[in-house]
This record gives sequence, C-alpha cells and structure tokens, in this order.
Amino acid sequence: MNAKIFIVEDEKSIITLIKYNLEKEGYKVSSSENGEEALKEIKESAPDLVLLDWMLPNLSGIEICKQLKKSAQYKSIPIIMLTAKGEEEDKVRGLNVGADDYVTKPFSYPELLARIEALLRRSKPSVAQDVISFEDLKIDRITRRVYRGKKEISLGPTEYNLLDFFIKNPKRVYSREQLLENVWGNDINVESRTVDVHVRRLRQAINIAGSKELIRTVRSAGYSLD
Amino acid sequence: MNAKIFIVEDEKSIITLIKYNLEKEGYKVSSSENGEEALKEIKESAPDLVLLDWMLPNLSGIEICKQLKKSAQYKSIPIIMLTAKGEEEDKVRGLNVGADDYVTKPFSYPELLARIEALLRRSKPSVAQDVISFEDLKIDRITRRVYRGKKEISLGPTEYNLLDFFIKNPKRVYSREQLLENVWGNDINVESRTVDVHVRRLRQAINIAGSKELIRTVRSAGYSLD
DNA sequence: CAATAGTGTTACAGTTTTATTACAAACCTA
DNA sequence: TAGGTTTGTAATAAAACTGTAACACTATTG
Repeated sequence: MNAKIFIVEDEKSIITLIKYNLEKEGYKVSSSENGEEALKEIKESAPDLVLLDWMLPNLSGIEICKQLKKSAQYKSIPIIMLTAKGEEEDKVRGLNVGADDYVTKPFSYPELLARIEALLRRSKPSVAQDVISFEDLKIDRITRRVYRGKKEISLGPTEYNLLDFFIKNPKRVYSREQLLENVWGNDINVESRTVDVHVRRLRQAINIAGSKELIRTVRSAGYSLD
Repeated sequence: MNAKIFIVEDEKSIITLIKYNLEKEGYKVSSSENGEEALKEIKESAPDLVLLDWMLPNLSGIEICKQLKKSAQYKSIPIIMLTAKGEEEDKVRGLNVGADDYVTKPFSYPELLARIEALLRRSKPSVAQDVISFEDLKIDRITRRVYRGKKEISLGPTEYNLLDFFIKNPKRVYSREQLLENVWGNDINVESRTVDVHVRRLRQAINIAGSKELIRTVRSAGYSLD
C-alpha cells in the first residue's frame, strides 16, 4: 500500500508538482532540496523509493546514488534519476552509478508514475507478510482466512494458493504456465486449461454481489489480480 | 528480457550450446553458419544483439561487423565478437572495426551471458525494461497495459506485439516482411498485406481524438513508429 | 493527365481463446 | 467408512481476434 517516496530536487516547483500528484495517488512523500541533508534524511526515513535530481547543490545526485548503492543496508532502495534533456542519457547510463531507472526532464507525469509503479512492483513484493491486502481484499496467512471488505470468504485450497500467489504481485500478468508452476508446483502434470476453471472458482468466490471484478483476463497472456 | 539475438558461428556445437542456454533465459535466438548469408539475415531480422565469430568461411566476422557498423540503419545493433583465445591483436582489431565487446574462446557461459546482458542494458534499455515509452505512448510489459497520455488503451494480442516491437526501435522503418518475421514469427504463413490491417487497427487504437499520428507509412518500404 | 503501383478501409467468415458447466474420481473429516 | 469437498478434465457455449479479399483512395511516373 501507500509507499513512502523521497524526492531530492532543488527546484521547488518540481517538488510541489510531483508531491501534489503522488499524494493524490496515495503515496507518502517527503523531500529535500539539499543533497547532503537528503542523504541523512533518506537514511533516517527509509523510503521505499527515491527520486533523485541529477544536478544538485552541495552533493550531486550521482554522489547520493553512489553512496546509497554501496551501502548494504540501503542499496535495495530503488532510485529513479531525474536528468535534464541535454545531459545525454547514454553518458548517464554509462557512468553506471547504479540507479534503477532514469527519467529525462521535462517528463510527463504519467510516465514518471508508471516508472515509479514499475519499480515498486519489482522491489516490494509482499512475500513475507502475514497479512496482505489488495484493494478491499485481505488475506491472513496465519489464520488462513480471506476477506472481501468485512465479509469473510471461504476458499478451497487451490483457490487460496492461487489468490495468495496473485496478491504477492498484484497487477502483474501471469501465464497459465507460470501459474501452474508457482501454484501447483513444478513437476505436477496438469492441463493448462485447468487454470481457467480455478480462476473462475476464485472469481466466483471473491466477487460479492455488486463488487468490482478483481481478476483480469489478458487474452493470449494470462491473468492478473487487478 | 525477450530480446532477439543472432549468432554467426561456423561450429554447430557452439551454436547449439549457446542457443539452448539463451533460449532458457528467454531470448529469441536465430543463427547462421555462413557469413554472407548471415549479413542478409541480420538485416532482415533486426536482432537486438549479434554474436559474431571472428573466423568464418566466406565473409569474415570482421567484415560483417564493418558492414553493419558503417550502415546508419544497423550500426546501433550491439555486436559481441567471439575470438580465439588470447589474441590481443584480434581484440584491438575487433574493437577497431566497431565491435562493442568481445569474448575469447573458450568462454564460460556465465561470462557470455553477463556481457550480453550488460550490453543490452547499456545500448538498448528498451529491450529489457518493464516500462517503455515513446512520446506520450507508454507500454508496461508486466501489467501488459498500454497508455496514450493518461488514457489506457486496449489492444488485441497482435496489435500489442506489434507496438511492443515498434517501440523497441522507434523511428526505424520496418518492411512488412520484417514485421511478419518479428511479430508473427518466422515460420508462419501470412499475407504481407495483413500487416496493413493490423497497422490500421493499431493506429485506430492509439490515435485518441486530436492526437498526433504516431505510425508513419513509408511508401514502398514499410512502417515506423515516429 | 492517365496509368500504375502502393496503401487505406471495411466487412466478414473462420479460427482461436476464454468462460461455463457438469461430472467422475480423489480426497478429507468426523 | 459415509458424507461432503475439492479436483482435474472434457464438452459446449460465448466472446474476441485474425486473415483475406474486395474496393477506395493516394502518390508516383512518364
């Protein structure tokens, strides 16, 4: 859910803009206009993702990136570099400071958002959590109970495993083969169409009257929780 | 991720080995044992990376490399030279003719893979990225969603694949044959005019009212995303 | 400007893919 | 072990997508 995002950028107007939009999206946003300060604050607040301006007073974005990426503790924090158009992307990439993605200014907000989401998806799979939720769906691995809103839902073992797998990476599309491998197990010998049937059973179970469909069919690709 | 790699190598056993491994990794692999043929096939199939043996019957690897690198259209394709062991001279010459990297035989497969990945990341980020965008068009390969600006666009499988292919090399013009080969698959038997229809469908889908046309028709040559 | 070659557009029949259903076998659980 | 659950498959229905062909249009050429 609402991830914490840290922005390091010396142009106030950009901070304001991004912040406003990201907060609307449900993210918690902090920021700093100063490189040195930023590094300290990042270490303190442990954000889930950092937006880092390339050019900064005091300590450059490259330097912050390097520092974070060389620290075992912080290197897993994904970093998106904001670079100006003139600053030759290739050169930036070539320097290989370990940023996870780059966005060139001026950037469109939808693009930035998409990249943020892509990175968060990749770096933050809710694997180890006891209770995971997606939208109004909640799954408690300890008690093995599933809720849609406040209502408890009863699932068969396979449907439960299927949902448990989907919810680890919401929005991600999985092929039937991937689902078979991850939910049924690698060796088992089951028709791939069987997945359809279990998806149907899962859908039927979690779709309480009038509620939104949560499983998306992607033709010729598979299914996703979305 | 799903990059296409072309191998030029006269030893079948090496081809088989590399191919097997790379395909396991998710790459699409084609190959040729013959220099002259290879050059033609490379130009046709538009691979994302070429593995090039140094010594070849007919046309040497150097020559192929030179030819590709002097062509504006193909010079952006990264090339890894496979050279016999430790010939420093070769290395120098290889880099002189424009190869982007080289691996000496016998090589370890992990090393080769590492170099391939490094090169793809560096020179063709669009091949490995989760989110790719061109102008205000955006495609998310993980969720398999496509956006024009903020608006989501729904595409059928073929249109999606077509766009995914175009966006890897924006502005590059592809003939109908190249598109058939890369989007439909090598063996399939489809009229080349069918491409027109799918291009039309793609155009229709991504051209939201009042927005710029993104697919360019190049008379007697093909189409490009531009 | 007419002829020609190359593209755009459309409709549609056929095909592929997915949804749904029913059912027998396997599996629990009390 | 009886009685209910759960499972995988196969059959059928429904939906979505595909490729082709026919015709319309547009650029190019002499």
